[in-house]
Amino acid sequence: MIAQVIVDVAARQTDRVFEYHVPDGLDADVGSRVIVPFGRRKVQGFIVSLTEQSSFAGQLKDLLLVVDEMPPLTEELVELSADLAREIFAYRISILKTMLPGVMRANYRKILVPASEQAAKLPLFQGDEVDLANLEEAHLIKMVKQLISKGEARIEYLVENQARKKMTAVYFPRLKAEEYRELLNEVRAGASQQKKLLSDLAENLPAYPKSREQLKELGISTAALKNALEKNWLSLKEVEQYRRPTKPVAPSQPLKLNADQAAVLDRISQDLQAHKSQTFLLEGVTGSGKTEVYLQAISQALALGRTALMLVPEISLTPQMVRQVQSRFGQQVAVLHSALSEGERYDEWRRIRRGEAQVVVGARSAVFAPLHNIGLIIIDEEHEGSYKQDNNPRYHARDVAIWRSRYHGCPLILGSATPSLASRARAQKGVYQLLRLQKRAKNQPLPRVDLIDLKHVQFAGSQFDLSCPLTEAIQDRLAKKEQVILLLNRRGFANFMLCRNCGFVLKCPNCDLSLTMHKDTWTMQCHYCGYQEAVPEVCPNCRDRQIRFLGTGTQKVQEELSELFPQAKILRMDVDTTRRKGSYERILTSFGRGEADILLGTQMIAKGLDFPNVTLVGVVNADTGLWLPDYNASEKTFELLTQVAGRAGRADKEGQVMIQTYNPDHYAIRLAQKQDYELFYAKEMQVRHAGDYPPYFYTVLVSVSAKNEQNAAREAFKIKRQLLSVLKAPTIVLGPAPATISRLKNQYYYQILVKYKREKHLNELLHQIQDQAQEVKKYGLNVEIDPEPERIM
DNA sequence: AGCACGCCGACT
DNA sequence: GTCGGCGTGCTC
Repeated sequence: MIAQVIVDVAARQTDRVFEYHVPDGLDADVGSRVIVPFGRRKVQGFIVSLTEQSSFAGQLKDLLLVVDEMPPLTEELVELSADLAREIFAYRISILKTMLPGVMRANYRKILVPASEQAAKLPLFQGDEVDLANLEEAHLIKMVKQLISKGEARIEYLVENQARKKMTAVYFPRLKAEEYRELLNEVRAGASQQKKLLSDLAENLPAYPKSREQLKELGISTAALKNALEKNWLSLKEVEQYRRPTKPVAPSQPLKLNADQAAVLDRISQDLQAHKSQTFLLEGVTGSGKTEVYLQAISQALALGRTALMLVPEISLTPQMVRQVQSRFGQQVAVLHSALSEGERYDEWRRIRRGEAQVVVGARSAVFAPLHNIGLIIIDEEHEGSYKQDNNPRYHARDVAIWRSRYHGCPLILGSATPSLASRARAQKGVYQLLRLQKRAKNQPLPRVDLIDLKHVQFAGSQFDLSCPLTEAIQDRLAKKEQVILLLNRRGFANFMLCRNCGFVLKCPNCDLSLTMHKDTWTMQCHYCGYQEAVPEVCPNCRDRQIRFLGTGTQKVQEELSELFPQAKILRMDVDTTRRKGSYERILTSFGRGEADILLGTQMIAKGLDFPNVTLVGVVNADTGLWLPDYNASEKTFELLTQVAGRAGRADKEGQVMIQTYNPDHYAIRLAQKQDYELFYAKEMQVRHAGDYPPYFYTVLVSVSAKNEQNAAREAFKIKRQLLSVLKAPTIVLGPAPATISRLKNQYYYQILVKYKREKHLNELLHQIQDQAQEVKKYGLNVEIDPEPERIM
């Protein structure tokens, strides 16, 4: 038997199978994680197929070890990895590694071992093993080299498995319930602990085996247990114990659906029953009851003996959310997200792999959960940018979900109040099936949304951050002991030019996108086409001198708030205050308990939070994201404002939303005020059409980086020429232009954007460029290819 | 990637 | 003469 193995060496030349002979007695299968000899060393690898006939001319080496008792990868995942690698220009091994929990990544070590008894007596070998990676002293390095060349020592290559199982001691019963009952009569009267133990055994025998902790909770001491072991009432065994990230929760019953919800569920149910792979776009305003539809659809999948996968953005994977799913499906649920420890993640993952969990809730990478027989996939808040991984391998969870939906013949639900334009457009074309939930489930009215035009308003504090109307409204809520959420839109921290007098924003004449100020060169630059001009001193529109380069921070606003409301308690939530594990949750619970009056934060407070006492939501600066040099700036702004507006007045109290903006007439802001997604969609599609942007065009971003700016630029131009030699209209090749952060960690970035409708040879051409990238890497040039980038900055 | 081989200049 | 710098090529 011959195994075809993808080895753990991420490089162009090794991005293919290597064949190994499977020695007798080794239980190797497709998907197995194995250790193989590779050149002089040993590496980890994954078997992607088994054959009888080798295509390799040389002598095959033997597999050394099969690491896990059960292959970690299913055949489906092995197949998926091949397709995905091709699509997103990633090495297959990188994809296989991202499919698995982090602890399955191998740890490589090189140690020196003596080759003779003589050598073993050297002082060098007397302490711990000699790890060659930690060898620093020059004389020791020299000595080691001599030993090796004289044949007195050799290097041993180790591949270590980091996966650890947690073992725990549990007590098994050795007798029958009646026998324990009889024993209960025999023990002497004073032996209270023994009595407790025996009566528990007699009455709750099916609940056994029990752990030491469980028995201690019953008031049975270690001494009493020792005694029970000696008397052969119990036996002790070490068994594996799962590290569970969540506590059991009280079960919940399905809610009664309204007519809209029932119709949607019914439509999904049809394809679920029919084993049909169909993508649904479920468009439903905040509070329309999407979650209940998800839960009941999952129930149906389970009833058919199938499994379900539900993805949510990391940020909304709050304990409340997880609890909701768990209260419906209990122990069948496995949870996968970044707040888990490595051990917890490994154990949750193994529960899935072993078929012990049938429902998976998780963030982006959970899309690779090793479920069998998937009956339903759900992506909630499908418009969220976090579903696309922004470093290698740059996969989009939605694309992976579509692939898996085809593989399993199951429905995929994309749910959102503000679907991404790409998804909404596909629904328009009939690629996805559009389903709508237009009413709020409990028939609450949408909150009132007011726009505050910052061009014609008095500011309350010393800074130009908080207007009088907003501060008055805050004052009012503070007096009523109600709570306030303030959102500071940090997206778009890049400095753009804004006129305080007329609201004018300096834009690129070719691209209709805002220019970004570069302090180093004192120029305004376009990051799409490379256009640049000098930083203006007066507003090019109205000649006013009151021009500003925007960018504000939560700290600054917090200071201003405490200045205006010295008596108010303010909680700040941003990357700085949530860096530590669990702090996100801590801040939210504290606010939920009413320990603060105002919650001030960035994007992260806009999602999925539900605080009944919040009656005012203020947006400090709606515009910052609007003039970002990205074609989807309006879409992201609309999304954010609509989501945040949904945070006000979710219970019985009426809510109000105040949005401060310099651009009250901009369609993204106006339509967010009206909460009119459909109109926004129509308008934005026109804009995208006029600008040849997605979803009318597909995009690929090729970025080149180097320590030396000229080298990066030169290579970028070379790649552009190469692209132009093959690609023809209507394909558009823009750039190279310096990236928004043109220098990052001393690397200069240049990027080329390819916009295309249909290009048969593009994939092949990009693979060629990727191959060349490996060659030019030695000159310090890095080339990266990002299909359908989320951000082009 | 990482390891060896091989070629060249620099030194005890 | 040998040590160590980096370019080149290979890994089943």
